[in-house]
Amino acid sequence: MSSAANTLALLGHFTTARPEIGLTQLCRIAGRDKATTYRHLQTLEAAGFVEQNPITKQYRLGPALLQLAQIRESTVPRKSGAEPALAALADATGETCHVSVLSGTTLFALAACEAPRHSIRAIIDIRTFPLHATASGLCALAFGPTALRDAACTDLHPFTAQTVRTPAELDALIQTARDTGFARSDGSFEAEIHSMSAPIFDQTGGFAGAVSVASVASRVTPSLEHAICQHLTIASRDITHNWGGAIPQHVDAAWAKTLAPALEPAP
Amino acid sequence: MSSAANTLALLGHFTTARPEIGLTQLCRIAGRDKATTYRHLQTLEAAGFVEQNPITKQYRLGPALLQLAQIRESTVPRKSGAEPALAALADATGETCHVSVLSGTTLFALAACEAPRHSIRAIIDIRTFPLHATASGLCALAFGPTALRDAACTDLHPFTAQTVRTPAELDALIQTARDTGFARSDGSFEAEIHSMSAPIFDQTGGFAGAVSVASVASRVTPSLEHAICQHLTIASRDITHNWGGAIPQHVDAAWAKTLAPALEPAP
DNA sequence: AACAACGGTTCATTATTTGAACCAATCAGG
DNA sequence: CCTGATTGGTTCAAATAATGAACCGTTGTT
Repeated sequence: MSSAANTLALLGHFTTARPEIGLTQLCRIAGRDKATTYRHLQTLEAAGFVEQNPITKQYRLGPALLQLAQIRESTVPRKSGAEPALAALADATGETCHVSVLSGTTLFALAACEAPRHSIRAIIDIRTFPLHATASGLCALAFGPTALRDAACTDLHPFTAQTVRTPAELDALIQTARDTGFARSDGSFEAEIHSMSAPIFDQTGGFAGAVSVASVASRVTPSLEHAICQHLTIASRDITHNWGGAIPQHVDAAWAKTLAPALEPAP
Repeated sequence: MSSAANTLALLGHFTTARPEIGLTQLCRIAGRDKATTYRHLQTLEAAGFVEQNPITKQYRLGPALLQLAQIRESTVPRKSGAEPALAALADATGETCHVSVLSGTTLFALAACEAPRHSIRAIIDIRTFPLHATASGLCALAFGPTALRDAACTDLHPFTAQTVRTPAELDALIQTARDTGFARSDGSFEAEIHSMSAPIFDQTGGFAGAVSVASVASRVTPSLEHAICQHLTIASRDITHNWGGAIPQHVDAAWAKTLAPALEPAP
């Protein structure tokens, strides 16, 4: 792994849950040498990517990130184009929702929205979504570039007992997502978390990201799942529109097929 | 310069004015080898710090920055604590305003706000403020850690004919800023841009950043400058309060002394 | 068809990164 | 007041990873 990549990887250890990290602590988390980590932090600090809390000497993310994020957002205003739809989705479903974007072979969290309706709800505090273990990831595999499948298979990390173990199992999930227009994960990334996801497309006509609803598994019923899927299509259409894309016909057809039968429940 | 630092430095070439850059173009801008730049971009892309426009193959800032910026802002909510005051300042003065934060020995742009009152106005599209040539920078030198002065003197880059050339000249400007409570630059960074700046303090009691007003030089009169200074104190007090700090007595006294005489204009 | 400009790749040379061991400062407990 | 444990920070020989001139293949222009 290149030195620069290791340096950048340090930034990934800062989260809202753990926003300030000391040198020794970061070494343990990152599993790297202290001298190396120190130099990397110096480099990041010089660039404004981290700074030291002057009191505790702990490191935290720096102000340069705000600058760059602003430029990114003015270049590709995806976040602002997703937030209203996400809020509406959270409101309609009463569950925690989030949007992710695909960049290369990695799916990045872009925005999240928690509905305060339930006192127990899912929280989303991760930066990237594993392709094989999350609904968003399966969405990317089902509707994104086919090269993603091989990338995903290089590391089928078993997060829980439910996580798929073999490429063949993964292919089955991908096929189901393609057929229904939605991806689903039930405890495959985090136990007790059920998640449904729909793809988002951008101006190139390709898969751009996914919008997802994460629920506490015990609360999910078939009718709730059906309602979530309906709201997911609304959110996906909205965000896709804002990103300058269009829903491909085959996805539209899959959604119609998946959602239609419920209109005529069996006697 | 370390490899990682060079890699990070590439990010600095993306601005709102030039948000997408091709490989060859970036090599020219950065003055570096093509193979090296390419590898650096690969590293950045793998980390989500840049991505390629799938159509033009040009590179642009990536989605990971949004993530990290969000964590930074939730850790140290300075931007959101500065924006309302900045908007009020822009509205009151009718000029372009901005806030910068000190991290290490570098002053980073945090937020900017343009007042649409004038069709010709200053724009702020830089990421870091040179300490010796901008009002914000002089503010940092006058009210920040004394170590900054030596850091500033290592590169007294002559941006314009008005830029200070010697440490002695710089010391004089710093002293004036300390005495008046405001820093001023008149064409020392960009010709025809006049700028006034006031310091902001945080919970450690130290200098944390600066709030500034940039105007087209030809429009500035003594009375406008006086009004700007008054509004600057309001903004500085407001932001300092939001950041958990307090205005040191000597700064308060300097402001009072600078602004008082105008209440009793000479006959 | 010739040409230029671009993104991307190769490989021997070279300089940078690396990490075990080492300081100095701080803090808690006896 | 000492002692030991923990922290942030530093050194230097050994080893690894970065470098860039020259090289493809593609695209779009003349």
